[in-house]
Amino acid sequence: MAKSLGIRKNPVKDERKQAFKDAALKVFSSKGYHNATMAEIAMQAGFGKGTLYWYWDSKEELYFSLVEESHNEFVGLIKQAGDMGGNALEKLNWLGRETVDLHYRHRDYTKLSWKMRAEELEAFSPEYVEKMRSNSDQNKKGLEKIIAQGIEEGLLPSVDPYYLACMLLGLMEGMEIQWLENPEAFDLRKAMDMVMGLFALIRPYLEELVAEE
Amino acid sequence: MAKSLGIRKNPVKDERKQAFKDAALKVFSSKGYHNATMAEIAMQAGFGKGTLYWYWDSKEELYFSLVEESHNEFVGLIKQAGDMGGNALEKLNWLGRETVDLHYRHRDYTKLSWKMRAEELEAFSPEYVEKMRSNSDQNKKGLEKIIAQGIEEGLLPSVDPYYLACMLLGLMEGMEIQWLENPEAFDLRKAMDMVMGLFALIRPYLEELVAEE
DNA sequence: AATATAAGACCGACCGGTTGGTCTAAGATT
DNA sequence: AATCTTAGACCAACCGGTCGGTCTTATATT
Repeated sequence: MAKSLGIRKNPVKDERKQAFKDAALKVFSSKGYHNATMAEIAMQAGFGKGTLYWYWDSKEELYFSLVEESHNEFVGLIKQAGDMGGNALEKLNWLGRETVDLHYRHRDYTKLSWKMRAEELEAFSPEYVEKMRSNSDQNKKGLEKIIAQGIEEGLLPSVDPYYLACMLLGLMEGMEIQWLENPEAFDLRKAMDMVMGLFALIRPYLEELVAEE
Repeated sequence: MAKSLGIRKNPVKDERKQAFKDAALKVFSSKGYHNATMAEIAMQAGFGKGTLYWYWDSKEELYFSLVEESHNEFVGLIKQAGDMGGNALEKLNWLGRETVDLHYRHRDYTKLSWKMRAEELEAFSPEYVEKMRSNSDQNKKGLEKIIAQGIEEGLLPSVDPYYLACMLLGLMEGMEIQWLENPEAFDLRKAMDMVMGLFALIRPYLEELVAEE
């Protein structure tokens, strides 16, 4: 029986993992899941394919670790917005700006996430699919809550909060698409400013409207 | 010397082509381009793989014939909206309703089209990519024109028409995504009605606003 | 009407290339 | 020496596309 001489920790494990993640993000976000190859990711990171598999068990696992990371950031934003003080409109404003900032900071993540949405989920393991679904639900729930607050406060017209949440999310996502496809012509930040500007313009009237019903 | 016979009458070509298209739409829209196999499409149509290649030269060609068909319908709608009489808001209203109708009629096409948008275009032949790009531009131009008209008529706030077009298109597309992902919970028609309802609500104030500036 | 002919339609075994994942052995570290 | 890390040759599965060959049927000929 071999005696263990104590567990040797890989001193560069975290560092390597990050290197592979960076490489994978670059490749996945530019080529999508199916067109990306493990060999290319490994090469991009400056290592051999075997090494990549020493750190990750499968292409799928690597992919979803990135997707999850990306999603967690947005979940965090919605959570923060929900928890912060102020009325619903202040929350939404803050959330809008922070979201845009996030996308600008991590454009590759946004691209990856968006490609993932279009992938046929049936092609992936059920556990990952379930995670994605639950994440999406969580986001909608968080946004819905803020909207419900806004309606209660009389700042938003009293329509179905779930639908309004979907519509806002849809607007955001739709604009993201425009921005990803044509970043020179369509500036996401400017677009968000326009949306907020338009809303601010009609807000006083809206309050009046809500009040009189 | 053999004498050539005339062209065979009553060829089954068109019929078969359509059968393969139907099968391909089903498979592509549910699995996306990369996960779909030609063998499965052929089987779905009730023929062998060799026969499928008798009618289509490549997977790509088959795929884009569907994508193009789908896009053409929407291009047609925008064109019609632009050409019809009435003010910009009437046009937009009509376009919104017709677009939703279109999606309900051809859900598979919508799904296919949306998956296509996320595909890495570099993986396809340049000629197809160019077509897609030009199509998308055409749509935006058409919408932009209607919006410009609306601004001129004093029915819309005078913001950059291109941006407003992108935002409207984005809103539409974003809602489509919500609907595709969760058709039971999110009814696209209802959502569109809500959007229009909200807009109608603020319209009188908007006109007032536009006038006073 | 009966027959001959060739174009059209069909098929699935096969080929070539690709790629996710494995295995082994060399090198590094302790 | 024991263990950890790395590399890339290798394998098996998969898939787009091809090809030789067969069956079907409209048309021409008798």
